[in-house]
Order: sequence, then C-alpha cells, then structure tokens
Amino acid sequence: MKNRVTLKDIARKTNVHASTVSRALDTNSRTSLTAEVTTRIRDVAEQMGYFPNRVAIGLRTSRTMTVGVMIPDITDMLFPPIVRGIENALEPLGYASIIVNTDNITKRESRLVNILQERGVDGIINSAAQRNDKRMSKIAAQGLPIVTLNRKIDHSNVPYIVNDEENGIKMILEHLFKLGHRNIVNIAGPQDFSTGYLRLKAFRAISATLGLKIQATAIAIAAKYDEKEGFRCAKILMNTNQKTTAIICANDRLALGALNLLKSVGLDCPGDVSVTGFNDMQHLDLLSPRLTTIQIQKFEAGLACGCLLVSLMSNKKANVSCKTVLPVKLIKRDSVATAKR
Amino acid sequence: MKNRVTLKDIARKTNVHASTVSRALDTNSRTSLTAEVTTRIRDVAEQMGYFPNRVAIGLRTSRTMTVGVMIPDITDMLFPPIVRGIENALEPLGYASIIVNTDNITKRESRLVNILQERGVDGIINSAAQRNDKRMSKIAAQGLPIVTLNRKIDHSNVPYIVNDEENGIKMILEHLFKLGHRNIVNIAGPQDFSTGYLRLKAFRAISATLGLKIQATAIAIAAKYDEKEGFRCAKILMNTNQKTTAIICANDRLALGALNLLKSVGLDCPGDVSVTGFNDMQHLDLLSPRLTTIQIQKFEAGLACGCLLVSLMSNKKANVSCKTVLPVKLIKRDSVATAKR
DNA sequence: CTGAAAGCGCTAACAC
DNA sequence: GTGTTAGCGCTTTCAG
Repeated sequence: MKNRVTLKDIARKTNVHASTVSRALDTNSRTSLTAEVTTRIRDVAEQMGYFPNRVAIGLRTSRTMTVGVMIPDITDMLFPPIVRGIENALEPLGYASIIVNTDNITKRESRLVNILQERGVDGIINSAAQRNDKRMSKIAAQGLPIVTLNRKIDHSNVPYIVNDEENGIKMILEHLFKLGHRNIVNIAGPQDFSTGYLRLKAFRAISATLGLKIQATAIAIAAKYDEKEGFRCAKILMNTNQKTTAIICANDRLALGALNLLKSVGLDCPGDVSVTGFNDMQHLDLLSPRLTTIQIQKFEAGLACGCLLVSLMSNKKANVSCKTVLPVKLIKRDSVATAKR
Repeated sequence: MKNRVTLKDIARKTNVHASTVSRALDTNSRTSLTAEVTTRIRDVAEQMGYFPNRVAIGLRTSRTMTVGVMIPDITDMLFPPIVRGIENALEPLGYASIIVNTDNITKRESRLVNILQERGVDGIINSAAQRNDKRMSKIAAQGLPIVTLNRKIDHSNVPYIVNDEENGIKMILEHLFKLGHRNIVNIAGPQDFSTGYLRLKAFRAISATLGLKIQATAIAIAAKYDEKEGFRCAKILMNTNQKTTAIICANDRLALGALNLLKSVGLDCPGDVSVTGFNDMQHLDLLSPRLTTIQIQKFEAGLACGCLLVSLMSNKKANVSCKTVLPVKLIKRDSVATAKR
C-alpha cells in the first residue's frame, strides 16, 4: 500500500492534533468536539480518501474486527449455506471472516487455529469440531470467545448451536416403520463427530423403542461423510443383510453413495430398497429418486451462531454456557416407499 | 486474548534484549547470532507458548500475510472448488484468506473492498469482477496486487485467469450441429460479466460460421446465473421458437432452470429438446438426464491464481500483465440427443 | 554478535 | 474542547 492517508496527514491539513482527528472520526465518541471542527475534519478526511488502518487499531485496542471460521471443507455442500449465514450476521457489523478448511485432520486444525490466533481474531466459530477436542476449551478458557456450530464437543462447556439429531433419526425411523419396514440397516457417520455419534446412538435407541432388533451387522460406520464411503458401507451391508428393505444414512452424501451401490447391483430405489439421508443439502430434489431426508437448519444456524458470537465478543462476562438445539424437519420425497417384503 | 506472551517476556526470561529474541526467532535472519543463544531463546519461547503477533508485525512491516478473496456467493456451487484451490496455494505459505460475498451488487462490493483494504490485505483475488469495474484497476495502480479469476475486466490490465469461453461454446455448438440441430436457442448469461458476454458473443460468431441464422428472438439474456432465470428465459424462448430442438445455456444453473421448464410444459429432454450447460458443477451427474456441459477448471484455476498472486506479492515489479486462458472440455452426457425434427 | 532506540498508525488517559 | 504523551508488539537501522 503506497502513501496511505493517516490521521497525522489529516491533522496536518486541518491544523489540529492527530488525536482530535481520531475523535472527530469516531462516530460514537464520548468526547465532545465542536460540531464545526468535526464536520470540517470529516470532510477533509473523506476528500483525502482516508480509511482507517484496522491493523493499527487492532494493535492498539486488541480488537481486530475479524473472526475465524473453521469448517471441514467448503466444497462439501453442507457448509456454504452455513458460512453464508455466519457472514450475514457478522458482515453488517463490520466483521470480516477468515475461513479455514480443516479437512477433519487434527494436525491441520492445529495449524489453522494458530493462523487464526496469530492474527488476533476476536472470536472463532468452529463447524469442524471433533468430540474429543481439547484445544477449543483451552482457548476459550484463555478468554477468546468460541462457539461450535453443527457439531458439539464432549465434556466441554464451549457454547454450541446444533441441530436435533435424535429427533431427526426418530422421524425417519418412525416414517419407515409406518411403511412396514422391519429390516432396516444403518450407515452411520464418523463417530468422532457428534453428528455421527448421536445419530447412531439415536438409531439404536429408537429402534429398540419400536421393537426392532438391530443386529451388529446391520450397522456400518463410515470413515468419512462422503459418497465413496456410502458406497462401500452399503455394499457391506447389502451383502450381509439380504433382506434389507431400507437403508438409513447418517447424511446425504452417504445416501448418494448408497443409491449408487444399489443401482450398481441392479436394485431399485425405492422399489426394492428405500434410502434416507440427513441434512437436506442443496439440489437434492433434482436427482431421481429425489432423496427423502431430514432438513436441518443451515443458513439460520449460521446466522444464529454469528449473533451468539457477537454477543460473546461484546460482553465476555456473558460467557454463559449457551447450548442451542435447533428443530429439524422430515422431508418426504421419492426414495422411500412401502416395504415390499 | 489474555496474557499473551511477547518478545519482551521472552527477553526478560533469557536476559537478552527483545530485538535479540526477534532475531533468534526469525528463521531466515541475516544477522548471525550465537547458535547457543539462538537455541536457548527458541526453547524458552516454545516452552512459554509464544506465537507471533501478526497484527504487530503487520503494522511494522505492512505485510499482514492475509489476502482477500471476493466471490459472488459461496452457496453457488461453482465457487467452493475455486476457493479451495486458492486456499491450497496460499495456506501452505502461511497466508490466511478473508472471503467476502459480493452478491454481484456493486455497492456491496465497495463496502467489502473497504473491509479488505482496512485490514491491509497483501493482495486480492476477485472472482466477482464486473466487466466495467473501475475500482480494481485503481487499487492495483496504488500498488496492491490483484488478480481476477474466472471473469475479466474490460479495458484493464489487471491480470486474470479465466477459462476458454469461446472454445467451450464452439464445442457445444459443433456437437449439437453434428447431431442435426438447426433450431438452437440460447439462454445467455448476464452481460456485465465477461463469462456471459463472451459466451454470447461466441454463440453468435460460431453460429454464423456454421451457417445457422440466429433470430433475435432466439436469444434470451438472463439477469442472473440462477435456476429461476433459466426457467424464465426458457419459457420465453420456447414460446417464441416453437421449433426449437436445443437450448444452449450460459451455465449449468440456467440449464437446470431450463430443464425444469421443459418438464413443466411436458417436453422431454433429450427426446424433444436437447439442453446444454457450462461449468460442470458438482453432482451434475446425479440428475436425470445427466447434463451435457463444458467442464471448466475450478480447483486448478484457484490454485494457479493463488500462485500468481503470491508471485505478484513477493515481487511487485513483476507486475507483468499476466493473462491466462485455461482450456476447457466438453462433457457429453444424456441431455443431448440427435435432433428429432 | 548484541543492545538501544525509533517508529509503524492509532487510541486513551491525562493535562490545560 | 483540544493538545500531549505513552505505548500496543514488533522489526530494523544504527551503535558499539
């Protein structure tokens, strides 16, 4: 940046002291200046093309007006709406977001947290939290406002905003049950994320409630939330559970993979086997069969999370351990039909 | 941030001056220190949990190791892979990215550029450039490295990395022509983006070359790159061009809208009308019919752009007006068939 | 080879 | 009401 205009420059031109310029430009200054001088300084500042140096302000005040946003991978379609929600809350207030992709790799996560801390972010929103994370609590204890979004950390009081995994699975299972499905298998998500863990836990619990007995072989745990793992798990499951009439998948991408496997072995969905997802990611209504899934709040969750972080940042004492569980919705589409056998 | 460890703290503990600590911690320091003292300081620094304050460094050196990334909207599936490519180039080098969504609104863009400038970014990658943009050139002239990605600016020498729009349209048009299509209509993209402008221009030029005469009514210009506009334009086009056998869409989302319109009026794709897209966004192979489209480079373009920006940032004289056009590929899928009539 | 001192641009006591 | 001063944490001349 060449020849950036500073307060001193404006001060020189207006024959006042730099601190006076600072006061004049401060919209909510408590020190009262002559209205005349204020407007004069502001005019000159604008005319000179002045804009504040947030780096200097940050050094002086320890507030950078920048937040860190951690996500696993922005190319996973679940996250863009979340990020947008966050931005919608933060940007109008003048915050900028540094977005980092962790790829769910702990080591990488460390690196990235450092990158954020070095830059003095005022707070962090973590959508990539692992259940056993220790660092977040530690950082939070140091006084940096942190919220986890979409996932939560075990045995920690880091505030979170998540969706209602249990109820989502409940709605799916009951929906399937009503349609006569009794041979239901489950592609569970990674167990180190609260989403994967809680959805599986709910699957077990609610199956029991419904009187379904779930064999150990009826559950396959995906190593990642992706199509490839969905395919792999579906393959195993269909091999060992020939009578399967429905596959509950821990998320939509796993379901996409399962759908693919079914097609590849000549099974029709929903004719032979019903499939369900979770999340309701974008464009899912375009494929055929259109996927029955649980609609979680994405944009809204991001928005809420942004607001929560703002309140934590502006009032650090308010570090009330705020836990929010957002309601979810069952979206019935074409990938589920009455059980055949 | 509470009680952050500073150089002074380390200096006190090691009985040297802060500047010595600074030197010891600088990996590529030109000043030679006693190896013994260097390691001792480094050990203490690590043990105390020191990490550099990039805000202070930024103020001192005017290098923040932070770049700005402007995109229209991260929820548009075209952009996540681009962003990820950028990050892949930048993050290993220690850069953080501030990502902002412009929504293609000029006013918003101004705001966001300010946000970036105030934070002293070392460079900007703009994937949301408008053809008539003036500000970017101005900022570039002030010495801030800028590259536009995916789109370029008219009459400007801001370096860019774009895909080969002309050849993409050429391949589509020739493909369609070979299959007997003669009544081809075009849903063009917004003309204030180079993508929309160049694709339409190519459509006109190549049609002429092929001896197709394109009526004025055979072209509809979408106000935005989205499904709704695709639907709207397709409706107009199909009304005024009853004999249409193929719709060329300026991008995939417009094509999705067109596909929807066809379905809604009881026309089959590709049976009655063929449809093509552009970009080859993710998951397009899942819908039916699977969309024939042009695969553009997304991740790779982001990567290349990140590298280009890095070289501009480290060597400002190398402000060679670098213009890159990446090759594209025709992806034949199911939305195109032989012309019926 | 290391210390001293200045200063990046800004804000916030403290004077007057 | 406005000027003075100090200093946020760091790097970088300049001394020695």
